[in-house]
Amino acid sequence: MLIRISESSGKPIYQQIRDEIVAAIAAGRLEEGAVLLSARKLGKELGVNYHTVNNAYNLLSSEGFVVLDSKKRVVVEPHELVTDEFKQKWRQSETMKIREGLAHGLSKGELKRLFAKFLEEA
Amino acid sequence: MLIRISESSGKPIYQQIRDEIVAAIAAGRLEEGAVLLSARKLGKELGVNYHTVNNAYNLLSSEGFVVLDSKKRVVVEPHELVTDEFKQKWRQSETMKIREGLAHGLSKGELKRLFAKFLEEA
Amino acid sequence: MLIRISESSGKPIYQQIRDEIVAAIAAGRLEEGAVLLSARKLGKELGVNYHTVNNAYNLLSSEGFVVLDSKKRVVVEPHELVTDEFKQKWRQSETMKIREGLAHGLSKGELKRLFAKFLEEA
Amino acid sequence: MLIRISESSGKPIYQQIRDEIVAAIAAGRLEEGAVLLSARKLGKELGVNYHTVNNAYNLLSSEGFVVLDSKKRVVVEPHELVTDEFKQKWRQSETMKIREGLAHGLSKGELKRLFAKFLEEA
DNA sequence: GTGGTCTAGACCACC
DNA sequence: GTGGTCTAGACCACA
Repeated sequence: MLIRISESSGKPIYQQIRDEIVAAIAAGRLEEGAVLLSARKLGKELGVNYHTVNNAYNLLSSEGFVVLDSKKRVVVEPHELVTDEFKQKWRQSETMKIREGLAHGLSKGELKRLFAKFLEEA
Repeated sequence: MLIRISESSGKPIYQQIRDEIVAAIAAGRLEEGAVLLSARKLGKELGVNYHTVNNAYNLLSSEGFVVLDSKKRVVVEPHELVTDEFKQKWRQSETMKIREGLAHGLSKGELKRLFAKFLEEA
Repeated sequence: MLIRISESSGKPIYQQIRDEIVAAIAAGRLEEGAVLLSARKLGKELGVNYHTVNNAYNLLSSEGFVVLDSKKRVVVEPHELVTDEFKQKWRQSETMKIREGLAHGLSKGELKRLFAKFLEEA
Repeated sequence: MLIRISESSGKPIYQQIRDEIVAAIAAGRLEEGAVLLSARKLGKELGVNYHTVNNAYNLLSSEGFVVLDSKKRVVVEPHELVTDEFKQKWRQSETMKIREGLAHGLSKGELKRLFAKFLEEA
């Protein structure tokens, strides 16, 4: 599953797990319909409490990245659906990041260039 | 200063203050060398504890948006300096946001288009 | 028998089976005295463990929708009998649902109208 | 606050708390803008762990009955907003309840009458 | 074996 | 003092 937890990153563990799984979906390492490890198993693998993994799974579910099926398995969602809620949140955080760049003296052109670079690397 | 605090936004108050000031700098409403209200005054204006305002000011200072001068005044930093630390943070959060978009099925083209749109509006 | 199981509905499977059978009785597709498939057969048809089907059958029996006859067959109950227990449960859940509607700002008239609409469609 | 917890009801405690608060809002005992006790205080009052109360509060928040403001207080939501999601859930559970009544031999007229009665009492 | 729920104790960020 | 997060141990419903 290729998830790594960093003790010192400051990010809550459940966030890190969530982020890694989102990254895996984005990169195509987890395809639609893929079934994640059970919370208990992943917890054992990562050395964290299974409640923590569950937290991450529930978050992913509420964000629409996965669904929890009747057997409580966690399945990667067919992701053609982009909710308005997501777009709005995305907009807010992008806007804030752009403002930070501008406030630091970066020009709009530079910001665009940086974004394009990140996009290629993602 | 035109700072508005929202009780229900979920964001911590000190974050909101910090964000509004960054936005003001980005938009040019606060120019280099401008002096911010003292924490006590701004706190009174906004109806929040002055420790909270101080928190925001310290955050802004640590991010390089302002400097605390010898008289404890808070001065907007000449902002041609973009720290590597800032770039790195920016990169991290952008990368994560991009991954979220991809994981939701947005194409790179769409992401670029959305970013350009937000850039114009900021 | 026309029972469909949804993996992702969140409802336990035995509940889904129970609900579908209740719906069939309500719609007249299962008449008094009709004999249901054995738990094993229905389980095989639906691709679920027969214990799960048994669970549903026992629930239906305890609710008075079916009886388990001497040959262990499951027979649809002559349904003129409405137990007080059922009425009480019905009352409780209806009351809660009504309260939720009121708490969300729906008027009693609207609630009545909605109920009538659902009644026609059921 | 008039919340009573029953050990033997079978309902999870956090559900009971949630239900009681919804009932209080529906009955007008909790008006828009009212502030609930902190999770810790209510927990102490009811003799349950504060996490359990928090569960109830988060549930109420996700259902749109209350908002958690920036100071983490729990405030009763202005409830003119009825989400489609709520209506859909309401529809599903009503439909099922109606079917149960029909399967027990109750006529549509009787169901309507019962509903009206419950509505008056709520 | 799995997740849901509850309890409980700990540390931390925020106010 | 407050909730957020994490850990942990327990019981139960479900499959």
